[in-house]
Amino acid sequence: MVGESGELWTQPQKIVKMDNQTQSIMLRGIHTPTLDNKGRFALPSRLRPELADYCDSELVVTVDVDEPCLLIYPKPDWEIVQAKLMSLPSLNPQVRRLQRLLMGQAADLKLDSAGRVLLPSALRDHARLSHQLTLMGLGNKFELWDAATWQQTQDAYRDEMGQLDSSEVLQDLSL
Amino acid sequence: MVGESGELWTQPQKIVKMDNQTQSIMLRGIHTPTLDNKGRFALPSRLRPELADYCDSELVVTVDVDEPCLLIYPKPDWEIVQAKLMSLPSLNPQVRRLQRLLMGQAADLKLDSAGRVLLPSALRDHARLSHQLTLMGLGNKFELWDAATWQQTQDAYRDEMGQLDSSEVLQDLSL
DNA sequence: AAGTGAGTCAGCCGATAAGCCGGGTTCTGT
DNA sequence: ACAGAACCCGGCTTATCGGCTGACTCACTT
Repeated sequence: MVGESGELWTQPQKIVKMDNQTQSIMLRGIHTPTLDNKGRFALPSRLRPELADYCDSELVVTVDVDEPCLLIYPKPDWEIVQAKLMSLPSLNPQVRRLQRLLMGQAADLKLDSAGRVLLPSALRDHARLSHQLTLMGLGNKFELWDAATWQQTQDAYRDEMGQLDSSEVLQDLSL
Repeated sequence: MVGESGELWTQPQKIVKMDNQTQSIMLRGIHTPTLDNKGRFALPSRLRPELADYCDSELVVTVDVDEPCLLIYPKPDWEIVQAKLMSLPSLNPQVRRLQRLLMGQAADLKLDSAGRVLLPSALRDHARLSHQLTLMGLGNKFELWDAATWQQTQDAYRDEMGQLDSSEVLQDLSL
């Protein structure tokens, strides 16, 4: 258990200067923090300076629509997502549902002096977070899972792996 | 009940300066006020300064056409919606029906000194509001639900989630 | 004139958020 | 291998804030 907890965050964050105008953040790697009894958890300390720099330590958390996990965006990246969401035709029921879920549940987070953020209880419930968490960097966002849930999901993925390459989207992908 | 009530409003409002001309408000997050026995409820206190600034605390409420909930717009945003509505071809029966519903039921709201608004009883009936409410920020408007109704609706959403990606509008959406 | 409905004001209660600190563990560098 | 430092976690503390309620007043209506 020791090997699994602690500092598995093998990937330092990376702020990439795209061109002389744009900055963008590229998150990756995994980290396993714990949720304290007030619903807070600490972000990896190596990320903190970068986040302070990139988004003034301001994040936005919302639910994921089809998995019991939370999505955590640096604020600038969230703004982009939100703009996309709001530009969709709002008379479409599916669109409205998506907007309700994502925007309605969105919450601002600010790192405190100890590098922690406080998760609203409704979001903790959605992701069924208990004590051990799994935080994954996925490009412009984090995904936050309950550790046990993520473990199960990961196992399930492995079982389905054989059928994965049947999807057409992946046919042309070369890694 | 304790964990669900109280200050779930984690989102401060946001007035975004679009360019040097336009201002726009971007509402998000969830809040759970109560309806008092006079049919009033309080808006989240963090929003009040911004609303005072943005629309002189003037809102417009109307019904939603396909859900038992109410739509609450800051006045400037309502003006836009109204203009769009009136520019539609009014010979079309569907258009006329939409105009009747939305414009006919619209009512002006003004925050009182305690940051509350009084809902017309006809609108309270439409949304079947009892005591516990759910107020969601959705970009340029709020949606106001009876808390129990919203809970049911949300649960239903979660069950239907598997069909979500079948919609073409959402195919190209990358979050 | 009385009653109803709306606006104002004030106080209470509860919840939450932020700060602080101490202990234990891990990691790093020498 | 050892020492130092950093960091993570958890508990406690306080204080601030916001929401709710109830009472009072005013205006309008019937």
